[in-house]
Amino acid sequence: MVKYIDIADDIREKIIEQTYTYGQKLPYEYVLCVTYHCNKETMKKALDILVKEGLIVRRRGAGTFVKDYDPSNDDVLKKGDRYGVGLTGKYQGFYRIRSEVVEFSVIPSDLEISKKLQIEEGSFVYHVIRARYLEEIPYVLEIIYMPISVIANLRLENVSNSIYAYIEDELGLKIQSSHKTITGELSTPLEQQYLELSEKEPFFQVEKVSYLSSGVIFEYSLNRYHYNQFEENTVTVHY
Amino acid sequence: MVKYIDIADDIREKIIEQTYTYGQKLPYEYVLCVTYHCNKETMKKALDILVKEGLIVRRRGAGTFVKDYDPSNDDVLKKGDRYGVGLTGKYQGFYRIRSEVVEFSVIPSDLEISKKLQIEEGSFVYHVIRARYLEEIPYVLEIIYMPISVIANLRLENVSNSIYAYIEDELGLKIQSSHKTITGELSTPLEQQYLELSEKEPFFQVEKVSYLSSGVIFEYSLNRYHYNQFEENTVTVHY
DNA sequence: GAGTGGTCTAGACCACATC
DNA sequence: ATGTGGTCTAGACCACTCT
Repeated sequence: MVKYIDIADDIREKIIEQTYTYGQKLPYEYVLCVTYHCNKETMKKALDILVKEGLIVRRRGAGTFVKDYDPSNDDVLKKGDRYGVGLTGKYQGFYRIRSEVVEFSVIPSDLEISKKLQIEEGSFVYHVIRARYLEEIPYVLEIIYMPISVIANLRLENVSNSIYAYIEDELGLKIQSSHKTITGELSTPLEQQYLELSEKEPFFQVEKVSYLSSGVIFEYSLNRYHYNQFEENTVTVHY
Repeated sequence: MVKYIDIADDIREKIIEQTYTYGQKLPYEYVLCVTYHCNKETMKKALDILVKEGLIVRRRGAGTFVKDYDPSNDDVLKKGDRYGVGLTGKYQGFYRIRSEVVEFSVIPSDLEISKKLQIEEGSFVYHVIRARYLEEIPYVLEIIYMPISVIANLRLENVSNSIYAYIEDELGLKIQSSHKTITGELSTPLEQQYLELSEKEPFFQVEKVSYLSSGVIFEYSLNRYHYNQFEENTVTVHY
């Protein structure tokens, strides 16, 4: 549908399957434009996606080069984790995952939650607590709030499997962006129980607010990770 | 110099000083284009910067809106922290910071460091260990490696103050991107000493590889934070 | 239907790297 | 000097939202 995304997908594929290998110079812009029948600006948009994913580096005056690419560390590349909600980095795709739904209810939002979700205080929201295990080792405790007005008819079945799949595939909604804050926090009995932490041990918390393409906030969540199970990769491109 | 950055800076300023306030609709694209004497694509580039910074949300068919903006949490906005190397989020700008240089030497790179910096094994690199304190409370322990071939004549004075200022202002080099990995690690005596951690307490590590605009890697660093002093903010825009 | 953003193009011109 | 990427423009056309 969108040309520059298709082009990026194609070139990413070539890097993964090592048609383009580490350190190699990519054909320069003009050649790529001819190959993909597109304009220079469109090509730049495509390549900028790969720059943000950390797969290539572009050097004005020199060329475009494939970056050091470690296939065991390819979380950006897994379609299943496009929103950074699944397993990240080193643990992805290799282990058996089990989810345990600790809580699934509808509650009126309190001040904090209504502020984060930008809804009226007291509006009803789904309240989900879910523990995830990796080969039976506790991995993450997820606390999720979603307005019932935005995500309709969420069922236990969806919560047990993938909430994101339900939102995208069944409701046909598109997810636009997520705003995350990662902090360290001291564990309380809740995390000690589900993450098998000792007293005084900290956990990683990822606080997240997620937007649909319509601009509506559909989720406020707190993902709490055992500190030795957590990994997050980011690329920052300065301007 | 670059028009879309200037425009983004100007609009960001207006959001910070609350000329545009929370929830408000910005003038639409055409009006902004006329105001700033620019083309639609240029305007989009400018606004996309603010989208990535989490300051605005754009909704096709509806308009562009100022997001919930908490002035106490404006780390994206501080010029001094453009590269995510200074203090982040809640602690920035309010406290007195002191740096203690624990180590400043030149060593031959070992296999791991040479791989990260993409230089030949054995090439000489600066080796810096720096402890930073916030109102005398240990905050972060920084372990930095930089090739002497890229960063020439680094002095203790630069290390005590800002290495980035030296690179940008004195050497006139431009920083292009940084690739970061956040993990939790168990502390060793080094971190226990400088971060005042107990045995068995973990620390939060940000491993970073940084590129110049020339595409050359100039830095491999490990920033080790006390877990209750750690905060990292990211905005992910899906496509 | 009117309002508003998103994508794409052709082509001009600029900035930086390498030789 | 030549190769290569980056920015900017004018204008066409498409996609989504609101009412």
